[in-house]
Amino acid sequence: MSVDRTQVLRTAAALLSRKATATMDEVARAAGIGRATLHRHFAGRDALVRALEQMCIEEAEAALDTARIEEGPADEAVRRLVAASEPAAPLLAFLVTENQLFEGEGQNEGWARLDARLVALFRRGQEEGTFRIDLSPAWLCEAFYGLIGSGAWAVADGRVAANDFSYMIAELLLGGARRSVEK
Amino acid sequence: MSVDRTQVLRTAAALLSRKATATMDEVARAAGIGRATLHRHFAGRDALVRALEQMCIEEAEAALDTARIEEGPADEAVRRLVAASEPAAPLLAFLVTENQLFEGEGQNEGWARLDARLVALFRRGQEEGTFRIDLSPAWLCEAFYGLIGSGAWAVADGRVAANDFSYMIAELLLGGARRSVEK
DNA sequence: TTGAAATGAGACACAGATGTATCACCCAGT
DNA sequence: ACTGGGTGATACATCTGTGTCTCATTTCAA
Repeated sequence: MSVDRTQVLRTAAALLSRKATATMDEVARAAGIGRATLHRHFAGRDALVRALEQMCIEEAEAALDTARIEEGPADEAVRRLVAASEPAAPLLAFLVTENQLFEGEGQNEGWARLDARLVALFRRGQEEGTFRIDLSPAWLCEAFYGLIGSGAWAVADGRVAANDFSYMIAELLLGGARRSVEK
Repeated sequence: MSVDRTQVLRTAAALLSRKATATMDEVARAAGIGRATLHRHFAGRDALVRALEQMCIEEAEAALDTARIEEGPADEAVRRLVAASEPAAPLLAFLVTENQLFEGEGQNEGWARLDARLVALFRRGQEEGTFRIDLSPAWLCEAFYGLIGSGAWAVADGRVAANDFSYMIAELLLGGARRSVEK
């Protein structure tokens, strides 16, 4: 039976997001295949991480597309985006912390594209008057990644119910913890 | 000249928060000492991480104390806490992602104390009517850690000015991105 | 100046992960 | 039944990081 590459990557992401130092053998076992087979599909650990990176970028861009972040009020767009990003959350949680490994050398230009689209979304919200202007788009972008990661981690650890993932992240990112008369 | 243990730990935290897989040799070089000397002070990588953990817990508890989180309105307490946590931020950023390595085995009970105090703060805010009740204290606690980590990482990478660290985190955590009539 | 303590550099063996090759097996298509 | 591609298991060499040791040098105090 031929190996399902996507399934292997997905399993690897789930494992590595919890244990970043997992061995190639552990990854293989988790995916239900042999280490040799894993090696036939991904030349090495580096290639595996690169493949995960590529998959993550594709899923994140797909989330940006399906959320149609250019349409409607910015806060609604963010809400849609968080919901659409949920499937890619474990992947993001892993790569956001792992990316620093590739210091210096060529970062995948996909991250720059993602950042640009996210920053543009927050900037649009500011220009529309929906978002406050004293928090820079770059920081809101970072906070978005961070909260997605925290949410994925909290859900994986059972500290937050999976059903609440989208709501908790979007509400905190948009409205914050303070009680507001707008609510 | 005798090695400044605290300084070594601080340098190690800064390096490891950016590159979690850094070698003992890299840690030593970053601290400006030899690998052998590093080994004389910390029996091994594990002991180093444990020491970082201990130092982080102590600094975080000190931050909780100096911020006097039991006093005054909860939102003001959070603001003080974020400001007081800034020195420990790189440390926290590293350990929050590293902690998952210690799955199963004895977690340092200090984390439970920290979590309990943080959760109590958010719960108090909810009971006072300062914080919204639809976001669980556990999630707010997670988000606090996540945003501290994101902030530390963004500052280390130059994407956010160090001066803005405290303000950006506290404002986002408390007020969110959405423009509010309360501001 | 002298001497003890600490450090840096290097050597060494060891453990673990990695990358590669080989072989037997299973299963699908012929 | 046959055959070939893909797989799992295993073995092996290699590499990297680790932990320990030694020794020359430096530093600080007496």
